[in-house]
Amino acid sequence: MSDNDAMTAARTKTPEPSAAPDSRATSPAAPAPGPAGTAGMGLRERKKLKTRIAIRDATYRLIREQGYEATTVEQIAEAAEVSPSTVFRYFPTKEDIVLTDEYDPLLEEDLRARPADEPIVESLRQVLRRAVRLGPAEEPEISRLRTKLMVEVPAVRSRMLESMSVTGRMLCRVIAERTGRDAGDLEVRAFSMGLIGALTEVSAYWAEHDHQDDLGDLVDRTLDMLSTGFRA
Amino acid sequence: MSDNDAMTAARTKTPEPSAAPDSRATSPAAPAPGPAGTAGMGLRERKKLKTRIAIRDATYRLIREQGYEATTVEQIAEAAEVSPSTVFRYFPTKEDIVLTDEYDPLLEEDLRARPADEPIVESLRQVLRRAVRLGPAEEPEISRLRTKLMVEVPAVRSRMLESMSVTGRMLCRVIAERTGRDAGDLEVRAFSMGLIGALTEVSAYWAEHDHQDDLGDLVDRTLDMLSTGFRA
DNA sequence: CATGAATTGAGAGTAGCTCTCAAAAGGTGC
DNA sequence: GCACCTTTTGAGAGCTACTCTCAATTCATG
Repeated sequence: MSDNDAMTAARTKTPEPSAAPDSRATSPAAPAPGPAGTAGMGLRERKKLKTRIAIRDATYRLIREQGYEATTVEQIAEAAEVSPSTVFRYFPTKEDIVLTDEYDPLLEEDLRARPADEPIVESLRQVLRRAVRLGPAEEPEISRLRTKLMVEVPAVRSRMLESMSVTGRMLCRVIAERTGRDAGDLEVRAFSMGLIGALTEVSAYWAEHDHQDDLGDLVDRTLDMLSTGFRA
Repeated sequence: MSDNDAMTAARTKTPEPSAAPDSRATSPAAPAPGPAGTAGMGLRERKKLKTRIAIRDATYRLIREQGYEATTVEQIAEAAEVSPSTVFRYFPTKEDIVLTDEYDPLLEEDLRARPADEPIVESLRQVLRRAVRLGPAEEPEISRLRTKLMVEVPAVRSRMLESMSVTGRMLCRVIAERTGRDAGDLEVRAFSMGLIGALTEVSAYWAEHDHQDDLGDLVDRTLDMLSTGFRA
């Protein structure tokens, strides 16, 4: 998912190979292949990647040390040893440095790999379970910092809706393909955003409770509720 | 709802009596009584109200004339005949001038008025249906401009998540009260945000299709889908 | 009408973000 | 290795949203 919801925990700062600078509003979900090494790409690309990672790492570090608002882009630039303008070339906004990731394509792939007759909620459960297990093993603090920022920093929280829409559209495509409906159908769209909304709230819940619960369990409970009824 | 979703159509620029300046982050949902005349309040309050309305009207007019981004706060201030600082005293951000409204309390009231054993989705349907019918009769262009801005202007879109959360929390309270659960329960929260997410998408759909569909119908279709299954 | 509180305007300052332009570095053909 | 073209970068100017402070004005109240 482009960056919200429960999946947040599965995120890593892993490189994004084809992540071109200036991936503006037009392409929020870059066509980035899965996390891979820096194998077989020009010096240029490798440098870009390094810069991107440097900026992100510097940002996380500074935010952890002094908080989000206290951290200016200038500081980030200095810490990453680039100019401020370069920072903006890599990330459209300061919030995006924290939020941007490229796991939607992966998720989409995983979802499509599930049997087509499986209820989408069940597919999501399986896919998310795996993601939750695998992801944060490497860098739990980053996922936690992220979800925490989502809850605490208004600017970050705001930007999240963007991510939600992107992920929502992805879900629309998958659902449309399975059901034979159009991805632009009202029902498909509303359904997808309903799911995303619920799952995003799970992340918020998790962060608000200081990440003490098991994220996988929370997701399970939520999906159970949604599939069994969604009524009150 | 604090300002998103299908309800948008029911919004009016109607005065907000107790709308104190500087209603910052702490109180997104001002304890504003329903739309009422300027009856029985001091000169001061009336003046504040007039200022608030003047700012909002000026904003809508300017945005309609030259678009959102092209409209600066200075222009708004000038058009409303106040100083820029005053604008910020009334609205924390530029986006809030467009988005802020105070109908959550009304909605909450309406929801509580429904029979407690009615499924929440059904209650919502009734309440929203009424709101959609009554609201836009007075000023349809404003609702439409709003939903359009939500879809088209990233900054506005972003800010919307704030509204969604507020409305979501309201829904949590209502549901909690009905079911005897806690308003902070994971299930209650996820359920509420799921609903809000779906309904917000309805607004987006409506706006993207140039408001050609009947909003009431769209809401109906969505709630039908959610109550009958929420499965795909 | 005098005192105190609320509201406002003016203005300076910060930071996010955009844009332009010239310098530097990577890639490619000879 | 060299010249040529493209990409990336840094420097810096500039805009605007937003914050904060302080003094002036306006309203409410005894």
